[in-house]
Amino acid sequence: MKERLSAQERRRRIVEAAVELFSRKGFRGTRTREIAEAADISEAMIYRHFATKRELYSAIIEAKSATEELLASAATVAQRKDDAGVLRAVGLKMIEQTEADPSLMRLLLFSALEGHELSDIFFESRVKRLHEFLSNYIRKGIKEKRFRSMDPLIAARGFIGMIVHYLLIHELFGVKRPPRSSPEEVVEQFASIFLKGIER
Amino acid sequence: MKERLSAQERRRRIVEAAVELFSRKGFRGTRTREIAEAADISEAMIYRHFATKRELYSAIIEAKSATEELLASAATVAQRKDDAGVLRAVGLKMIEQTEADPSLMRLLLFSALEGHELSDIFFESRVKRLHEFLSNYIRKGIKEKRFRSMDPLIAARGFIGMIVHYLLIHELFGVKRPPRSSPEEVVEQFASIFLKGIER
DNA sequence: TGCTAACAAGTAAGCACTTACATACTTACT
DNA sequence: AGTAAGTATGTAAGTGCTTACTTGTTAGCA
Repeated sequence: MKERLSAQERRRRIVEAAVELFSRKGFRGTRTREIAEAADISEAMIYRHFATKRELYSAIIEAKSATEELLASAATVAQRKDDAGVLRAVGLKMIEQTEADPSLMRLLLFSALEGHELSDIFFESRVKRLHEFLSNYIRKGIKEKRFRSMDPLIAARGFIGMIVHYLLIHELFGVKRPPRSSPEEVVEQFASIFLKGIER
Repeated sequence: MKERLSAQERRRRIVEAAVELFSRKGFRGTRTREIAEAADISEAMIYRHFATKRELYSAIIEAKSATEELLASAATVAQRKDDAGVLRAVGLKMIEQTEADPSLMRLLLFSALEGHELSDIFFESRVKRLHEFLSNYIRKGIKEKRFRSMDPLIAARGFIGMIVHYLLIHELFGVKRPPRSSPEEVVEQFASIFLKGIER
């Protein structure tokens, strides 16, 4: 018999293995057998901890929806009133996090495409709140006459879109980036274009 | 017995039914049975025209990779040397096409996520060539001193990213757009920010 | 009359989930 | 402190349904 773990720790390991597989192959593309093998247990153990494969998937989405790292760090930088700094920080953080662990982006896309019931919650916690944060920042800038008059939400989505698209191209479609275009330089260019574009 | 069609016409109908299903549910999520039902034939008929489900999928990707409408219309507008006009035209065309038929975008994403072998070809024909077109346009503008010095490919991807992200949000994640933000107005705002951002 | 489009009815493999049972750890009683 | 009972963790081996693909046969058209 295999090593005996606490229910909590075993559950954690199942989730860990499942995240990797679901993010790589999607819900439908992942076999419960594979999850069991990756977690080095029998399939029955999965079903002791989760009633169905779908419930395991939902637990993962809920867990991934709960973290707040990006927004927290963005809020810190925002206090400095350095527009270029805010854009650079948000952009870089998004890229750093996604490159360090692409599973979140893939899970988000898979869950939306596969029409999972919690896809909306996932989107709201990960994307919508980021839009709102940047939108509020831009709205303030408009009021304070640093930026010209425009729809702040659309503008915010525009900037986030530049970054997201960069991530899609490189992380999903596997485009290699030439040596001269590091994330820092790309974000710098996006921030520069965008900021010059919204300033008075 | 069912109506008798030419092999060509029957094949076309199978592909038509399969496109709808693959784009909605992905390769793994689509059953050959469903395709047969949607095309109103027996499963065996699919296998008379395509050796495997995968071959049918590949045929669809190849077909969808072959059309050139967007690039052709973009090239026409580009001759006018109206920068804002070019950006608006490219952006609007992307949105119009995707809203009229979201299957292409979904197929592109699904094929990349599911790791289909032809995903690269698909990406190059639909996305990379658009990047290159806009990149060349911007490069010329830089040479002609209308735009400031920058990496034209990164800039091009930035603008495309704004539009792609708009489409992702609305077509994939189902965000409703408020009545005042029509595609025209959104594209106008993106083009305005971007153009002001890259001009000298 | 021969060729090809068409189908009904398989078939073998795959899959999510279950069952019956074994083994380790915890607890409580003497 | 020793140990038996009870409980939680674990597995091996299914079970029945689904699914990609096949086979044997029929029927429309040149």
